[in-house]
Amino acid sequence: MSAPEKPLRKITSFDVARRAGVSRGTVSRTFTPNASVSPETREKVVKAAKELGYRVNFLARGLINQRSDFVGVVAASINDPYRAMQIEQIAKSLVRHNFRPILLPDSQGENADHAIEQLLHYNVSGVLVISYAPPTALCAEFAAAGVPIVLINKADSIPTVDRVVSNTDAAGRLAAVTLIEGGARQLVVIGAAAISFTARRLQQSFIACCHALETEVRTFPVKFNDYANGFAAAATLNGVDGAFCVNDYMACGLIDGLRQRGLVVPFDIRVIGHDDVPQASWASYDLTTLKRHFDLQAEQAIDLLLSRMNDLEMAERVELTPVSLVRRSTA
Amino acid sequence: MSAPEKPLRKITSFDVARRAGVSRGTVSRTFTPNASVSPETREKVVKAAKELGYRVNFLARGLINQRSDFVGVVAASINDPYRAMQIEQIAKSLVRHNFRPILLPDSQGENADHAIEQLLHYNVSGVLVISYAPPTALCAEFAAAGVPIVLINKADSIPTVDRVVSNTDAAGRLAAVTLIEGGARQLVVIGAAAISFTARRLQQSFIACCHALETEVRTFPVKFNDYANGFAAAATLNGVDGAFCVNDYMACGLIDGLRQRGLVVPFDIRVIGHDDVPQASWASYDLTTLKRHFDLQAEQAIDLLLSRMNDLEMAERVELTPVSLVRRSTA
DNA sequence: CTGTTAGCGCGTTCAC
DNA sequence: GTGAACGCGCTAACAG
Repeated sequence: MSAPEKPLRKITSFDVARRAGVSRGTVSRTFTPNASVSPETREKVVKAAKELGYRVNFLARGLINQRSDFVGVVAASINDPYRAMQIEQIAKSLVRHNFRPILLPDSQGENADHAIEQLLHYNVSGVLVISYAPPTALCAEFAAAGVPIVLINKADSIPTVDRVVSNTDAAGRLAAVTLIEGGARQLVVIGAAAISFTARRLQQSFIACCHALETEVRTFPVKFNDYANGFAAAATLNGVDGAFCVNDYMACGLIDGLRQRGLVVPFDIRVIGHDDVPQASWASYDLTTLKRHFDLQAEQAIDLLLSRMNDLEMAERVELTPVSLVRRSTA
Repeated sequence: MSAPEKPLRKITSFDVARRAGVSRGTVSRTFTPNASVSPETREKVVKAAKELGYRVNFLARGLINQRSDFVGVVAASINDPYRAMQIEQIAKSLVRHNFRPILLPDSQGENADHAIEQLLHYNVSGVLVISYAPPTALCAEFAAAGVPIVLINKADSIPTVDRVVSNTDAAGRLAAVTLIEGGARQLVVIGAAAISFTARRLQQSFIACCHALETEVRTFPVKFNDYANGFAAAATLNGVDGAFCVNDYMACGLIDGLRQRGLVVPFDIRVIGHDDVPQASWASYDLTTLKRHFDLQAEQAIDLLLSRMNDLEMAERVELTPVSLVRRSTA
């Protein structure tokens, strides 16, 4: 009634400038990293801003800079414990670096492509792909737009697309050595090599190491690397005394399946997993496993992102994330 | 060398307009929901846009509309299976509604407040808070900015802040009835009522129902609702034949702990959980539990968001998410 | 239904 | 170090 002006008008840098008795440019510089403002004026501006409740509009900033501080995070089946761990670490690292993770939870396939493409509408600073291998055409599109993509634990090499991969060579070797040292002589590796890059690589290095140590080994292919397939595998597994599961989730299933058959882990058969998810340390499993350092991997991914932002033409890089053995009671 | 003009200039609506032989306004209308363009011109514009590889800049759009299509999602300990399920469903629902979830993974406390406040810099459409109760001052700030907040499974009622909560009354009652029908006479409810709203409410309704059915019941307070505390609880639990754990994670720990003591579930003691996380269906546990419908809850949350966007002054609403009993072998 | 005009809020040249 | 101008890419309101 009394006020003709709108009560909820947005506070802009102009308002702050007026109140602080300076120009808009000065206000802008005060809130821009790499500024150059005299301490006194800066203080005046900050004070005025606080009194008015001013906040920089990052949308406008992104418009100017041709780059926002968003980073796309593409991930499917967050449900899986290790996937959840990955995402949490990645999100935390991004926020720590003052990026904002925009989460794209996608079922595989066409939808994912579409969702990823959407990111170009927001001038994102980059994309982290966890659970899906985008087609090269799409990668090229991002490269053309100057938006770096980092693939996490993915297979194929794509020009100007950096990757960070878990050290599967070391993991496979450690698994084999640990089982053999524990007394196993007839080994098996269980995993869906067909659908998972990590599984495939783990299997390869595990087998290679077994051969080098002159130990018998065979593969047990499954459809998915999950609890159910591990459980089912136990039913038809014979003549082995040491099993390497390419993830803990599946190892838990295997152990439960073996128990149902009356077999005792690790006496009848030793089991080793991969990931070190929380369940691995549960009393019911107490699973010996290869720990993946997701916190470290997240930092590596962001480092790659940052360095490529500085040099778009850089040759593609592959960063290796270390794994470490966690000795528990199953091997 | 040959081209003086920059090769990578961004395609703008102006370029599309020129190529299609129309004005910028027309191009804009073509890509704006609730447009009004003649089919023919629309086709021309779309064609030109496709040829040029044009994409609307959503940052600029957000600048105009005073509102972006981002929605903040605040969540701690994504690690927990049920938290992960929640987040996945929420993110999927948001994307389905054409929002972009920006994920704030935060440790409790001051940091969280700061992180949430950051959202105001992006003109977000709303905020979904899963794992943290923001102070009223902060809520007021968002209300003043016209940004709706929806709290998920949180306690305190705050003016103009909507909430969606799991139907804990039904869950507690179902738990009690199921245990008693199964033959239990000495009940216990295990949970960290002090730190979790859901746990507190479940405990209350469980006890109330026991009283109504004239069955003995007591509480077993723990520090956190996790596996370790469930496991530890088993060691000092005596004289009970039915236990309700406020989440499955803890129920798994309890079962493992009981087994270690040589007790047999469900004969010596019946156990019922809450959430229905994937582990609950594992053979090793086969846990009877109350299923939370996260998919539904996510939709409810977004509905609240949308309706409040239409009417900021609306009285606060509380939406109830149903739970359902999943009968397995532990009760 | 279409073209035109006027901002949205800010960063970054320039002169001074 | 500071202020004035211009432009980032787009949508909304109006005139035709």
